[in-house]
Amino acid sequence: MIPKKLIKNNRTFGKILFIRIFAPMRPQKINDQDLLEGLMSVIQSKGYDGSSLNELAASTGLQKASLYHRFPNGKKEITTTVLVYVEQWVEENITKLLSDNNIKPNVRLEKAITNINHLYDGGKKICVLRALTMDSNLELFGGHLKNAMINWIEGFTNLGISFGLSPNVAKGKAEQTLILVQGSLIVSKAMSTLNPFQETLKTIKSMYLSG
Amino acid sequence: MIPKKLIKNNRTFGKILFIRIFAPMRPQKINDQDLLEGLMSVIQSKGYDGSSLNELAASTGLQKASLYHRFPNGKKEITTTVLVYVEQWVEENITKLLSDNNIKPNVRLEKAITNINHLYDGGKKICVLRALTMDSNLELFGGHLKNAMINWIEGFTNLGISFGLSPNVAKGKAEQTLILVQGSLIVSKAMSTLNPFQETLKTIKSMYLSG
DNA sequence: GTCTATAGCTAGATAGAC
DNA sequence: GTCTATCTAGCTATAGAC
Repeated sequence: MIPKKLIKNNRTFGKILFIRIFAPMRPQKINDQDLLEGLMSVIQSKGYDGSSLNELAASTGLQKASLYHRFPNGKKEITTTVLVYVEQWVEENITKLLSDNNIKPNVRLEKAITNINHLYDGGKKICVLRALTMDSNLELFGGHLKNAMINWIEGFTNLGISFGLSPNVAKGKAEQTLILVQGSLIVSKAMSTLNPFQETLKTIKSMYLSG
Repeated sequence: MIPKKLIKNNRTFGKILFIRIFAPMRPQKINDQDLLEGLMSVIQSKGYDGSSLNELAASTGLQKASLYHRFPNGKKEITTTVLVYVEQWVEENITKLLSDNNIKPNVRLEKAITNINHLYDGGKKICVLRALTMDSNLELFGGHLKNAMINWIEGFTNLGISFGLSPNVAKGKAEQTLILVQGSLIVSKAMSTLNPFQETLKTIKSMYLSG
């Protein structure tokens, strides 16, 4: 006859097995996507040094320790993950879109501008890339920043080529779009008006449509 | 007869009086100008949140407590003082210079470009203004940032008018110069090449000389 | 997977000697 | 005016219960 103790143990074992393999110990309070967007909004407005784990946790509804469960390497991993997310966003919404020769160039441009406007919330949100360009942060995240910018430039270069520009001219123009967007976000922030950013989006359009 | 004690007291009093009024207790280790430039370089490369009082002190050769003697309100006062210094720099080297109708417009432009290049060390140094545009910093320093930018724009607007532009067109162009400089500094940093900044300085020149 | 509690440290800031 | 020593609060990160 099986002793009670063992039965209990077996039950417990079974339960643990079930939980570990088929379901989490406790339900996730927040999914990966929402988690990431909460974290990003904090880093975007406070920067890496300015964001504390308390704030990051608060923005997601989790406790600090829970954040460490999902990002074992802490703040650096959180930031890196956010940056990879941005990298993919650029790849998807700028690079691929602007390189898609199945769509008319002017339609691509229009869509990209809309995406950019959406990403920065009309100019209210500062660029994550920008929020991390302090010297000390560059050592940690420089690679990701560079990648995102390279992809941005690649996308707009392809757009320019589709508009009939030479590769060199197209690349120059592409770099201009990046400079203009980054610069206008700063000026918009500091002058507390969305105008510079909004005007810049129009400028970028006209750079391709009237050139 | 005067008791010894009183004489001694008088001597001490005299000494203190002399020291307090005619000379500092100890000689200053570093003058205001050098002090400020050391502090600025730290804030410029690390930002407000990223700069610690230990680093700030180290950059000046003083101890933390000595910094508090010279800036009783600590980090905020240090940063504000740096910002006022930058405000004055812009006022002097951009606004006044570009508004001086005794100098030929193209000479003013040339000099201003040289000054800007010098301020940012050819693109190596990030703009102090930029280093402080995080949301949380804006509450503290927003006014100074705005002033500096307004003065920048005023200077370039006057330059444009001297080149024969209408006030409105001149102002638009002036805003563009600010956006371009700020943006190109970011891109230069992130891409680890001074090229975008240097090219932008040339672009600004041509905006006035060939337009 | 989430939580409370806490370790270990560094931040900004102050007290008081010289 | 500068210094050493120290305070408290907040930080990043970890331990262990549920």
